[in-house]
Amino acid sequence: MSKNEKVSNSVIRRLPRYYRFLGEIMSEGISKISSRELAERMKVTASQIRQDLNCFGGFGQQGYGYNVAELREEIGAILGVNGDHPAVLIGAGNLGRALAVHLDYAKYGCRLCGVFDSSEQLSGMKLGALTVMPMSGLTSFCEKCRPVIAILCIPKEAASEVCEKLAALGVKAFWNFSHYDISLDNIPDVVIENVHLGDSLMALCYRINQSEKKEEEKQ
Amino acid sequence: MSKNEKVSNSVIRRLPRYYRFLGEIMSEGISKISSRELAERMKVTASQIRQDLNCFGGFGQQGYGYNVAELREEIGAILGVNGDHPAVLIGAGNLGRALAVHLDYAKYGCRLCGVFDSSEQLSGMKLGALTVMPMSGLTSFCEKCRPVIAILCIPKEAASEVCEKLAALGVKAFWNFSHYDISLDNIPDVVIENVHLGDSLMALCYRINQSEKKEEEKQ
DNA sequence: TAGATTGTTAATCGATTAACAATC
DNA sequence: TAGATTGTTAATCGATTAACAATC
Repeated sequence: MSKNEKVSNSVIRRLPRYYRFLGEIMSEGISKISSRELAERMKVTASQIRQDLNCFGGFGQQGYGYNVAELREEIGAILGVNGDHPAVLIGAGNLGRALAVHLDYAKYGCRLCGVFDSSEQLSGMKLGALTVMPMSGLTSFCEKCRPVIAILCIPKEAASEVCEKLAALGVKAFWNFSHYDISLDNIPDVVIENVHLGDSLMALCYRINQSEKKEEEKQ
Repeated sequence: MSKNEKVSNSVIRRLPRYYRFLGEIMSEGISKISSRELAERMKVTASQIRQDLNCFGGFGQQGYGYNVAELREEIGAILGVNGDHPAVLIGAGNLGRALAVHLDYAKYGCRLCGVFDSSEQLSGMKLGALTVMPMSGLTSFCEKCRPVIAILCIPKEAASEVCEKLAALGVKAFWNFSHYDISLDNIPDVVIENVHLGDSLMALCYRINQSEKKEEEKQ
């Protein structure tokens, strides 16, 4: 199914979007789509779609197009949405609590199985089916549940230390919401996804300013 | 200060990261840095840093490097962190409430001045200094406060409609957390930043799977 | 079969990196 | 002045788009 060459990051970043759009299209009752039609919806080029898909195999049929459900399934398999990666969330502040209850982890091939916070006050708080635990229990929890993913919703001051500890406990992936770029070059094969909401908002503001400038120039 | 050519998206996306790192470096009491030193910390090339900065002007001094505080200030000005864009948040679910209280909007040149939710039950709920308002009050609120930014934390089914309405009420920018790619091609000069947490998690899972595959091959 | 659309190769475009002259 | 490091041009690399032969 998959070819040998390394798939570029740009392609990987687009896969979830394909997956989402195909879900939408499927739910509209459409069973077949051409790269041209899909491209139009997604506002990309048909060439790009065909190139991207062919990193993983030929999922289409010449003269026909792509079977929507089948293609979605294939992309889902590539992304691993049918997986069951145990995840632990560290930091039950506002954002942490929201991420604990707001996201349907199963949909993305994950399972949230523990929430921790350094504040004693939050210990015992219910978050859906889970209960916030004190950091003192983290080691034994990791030994028992073997989380692959850690979701970090902690202040940037704590990020580096918590991260090192979790990596030592066998965590292989970090979904990092702390305002800090974690990087563990000393530990191999750890994958890190830094989500910087502040960066995202600043980039939006930059574009607002540019757009406003353009408006002014017009007048 | 700024040159004429359009700055590429790649560069813009990197600016907030420079801004963050320079903040860190400044708080360490370091007043001067060379592109080489900064590059080392940020794990990018010195060339890239110099290229990026020179999209906006020459902020360094040959033979010396960059003044940390000054460069940070300059990048902040480019990003518009000293601005005061009024923002409205729609959808006071878990994620919406977290974004309302968790983020320091002033730090990014914004000011959150209203929170709305379609559920009557949430109306009146206190979120820091703000109170959740019912959607019926949105129009008059927008006419009074003229929000430039809308933060969307609503289900994907509602996204398109709410978005159209807000655009008609003069909103110029959307920070979109709904699981839906909004696009308003009929309305010009609207800027959109889609934040797809699910996409981010899926991309992370893809990389976990690849890393696991590699591990297995080793054995 | 004829028409459509893929999979894939080739051409183009843009972004990154390297090199170096300018200059502090 | 000599050394360091920028700003900027040139070279390289990678990603996107276009084109088309393969084929359903």
